[in-house]
Amino acid sequence: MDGSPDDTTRDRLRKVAEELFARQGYDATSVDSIARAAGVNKAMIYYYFGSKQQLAHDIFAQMQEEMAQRSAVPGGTMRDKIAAEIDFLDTRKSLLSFLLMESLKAEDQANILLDIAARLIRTDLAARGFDLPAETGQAGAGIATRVLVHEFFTGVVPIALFIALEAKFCDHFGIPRDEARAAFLDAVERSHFASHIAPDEA
Amino acid sequence: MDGSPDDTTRDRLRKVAEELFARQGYDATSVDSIARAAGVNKAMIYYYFGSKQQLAHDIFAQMQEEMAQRSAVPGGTMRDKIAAEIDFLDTRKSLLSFLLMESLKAEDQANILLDIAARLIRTDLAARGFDLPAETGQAGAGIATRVLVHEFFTGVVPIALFIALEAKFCDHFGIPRDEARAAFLDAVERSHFASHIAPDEA
DNA sequence: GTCTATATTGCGATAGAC
DNA sequence: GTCTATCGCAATATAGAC
Repeated sequence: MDGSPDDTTRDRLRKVAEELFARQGYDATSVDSIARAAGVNKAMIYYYFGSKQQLAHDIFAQMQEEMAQRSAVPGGTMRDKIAAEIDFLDTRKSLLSFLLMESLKAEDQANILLDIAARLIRTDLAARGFDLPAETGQAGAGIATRVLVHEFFTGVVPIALFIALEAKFCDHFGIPRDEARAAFLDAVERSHFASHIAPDEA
Repeated sequence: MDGSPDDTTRDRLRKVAEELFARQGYDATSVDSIARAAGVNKAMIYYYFGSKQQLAHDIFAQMQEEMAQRSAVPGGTMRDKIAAEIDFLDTRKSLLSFLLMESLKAEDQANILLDIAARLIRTDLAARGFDLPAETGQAGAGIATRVLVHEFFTGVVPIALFIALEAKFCDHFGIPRDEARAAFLDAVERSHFASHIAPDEA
């Protein structure tokens, strides 16, 4: 019910599941391995969550709730805001990787990634004087579509993938973490933020 | 040996495997289902590829080869170029989705996505008078790192994810395809291209 | 080259003792 | 609330006939 990261078996299971799902993907992670990593028997997963699917749903639901409760951080420069956002998302890295992987499957119906992103964007835009219409369907065409596409693909997507791929990226190209992060902030500042669509634009 | 899309059993297996992997992910796709979709017995997969893993490797190797042979399209505006790139990648959508999913797994060692992206970026930069140093390690710090990070996270990543998520994005928000695509081209033009780091910049 | 049949293992899930 | 034991099934992979 509450979101406290207790050391109860239930919370430990959720936590290690999140990590293993992020590392290996949902399907490659066995219920047994999750239980073992949590130091309990796999029967506990069925006791607490009912099924492997439900465990995953539970993890996503927790993320959605967590995101919904995060309000836009007021004050500071654009760069400070985005740096703070990255720092926060970094603590939720496993969750994010898992979400991205699952959202890329063409099969799934409900797309939680788009759901969460839409909420984030709407909150952010509201702070900037915008009002993105409609809940899910009908972006209202014209301006709304352009803003939504812009915010999602040049804002949310680069940030999400930076979090998810930073380690691999730095390893692969032999770049120190802090340097990559500074370069990324520069890049987002120069590209995405510099091109924010103003409310008065057609 | 050659890349001709013949209707041999081998090619048909590769093709349907690519699609199923993209739709369900690697682990959720059974060897049996691939064979069935190709209209043959699953023993054929072992006959031609040796294992499921090898089949996946084969698919990735084909992609790498294909990408390596693509040269930068000369002429036209930035927008035309990127539109052409999107059109091409759209025909390789399954491959791309599969690649993204697998590259997000924190487990994997060799990251083919970064490999392919580095090659793409290097080709593109060369055409613009840049010279990105080193093959894999050591980006040379400073300017090279900044350019690499910029090109990858605000160029390659948005384009790749637009291809992979376009359908879901449009469905989810009730946006027509052509409208989303036009908006995306606008967004990339305004953000990424408008912020290209010039060779003379520190 | 293609199939059938089968070996073998590992998985998700449940029953029931404690 | 936690465990052991087990069921049933689906998965990868192989052997061998045609």
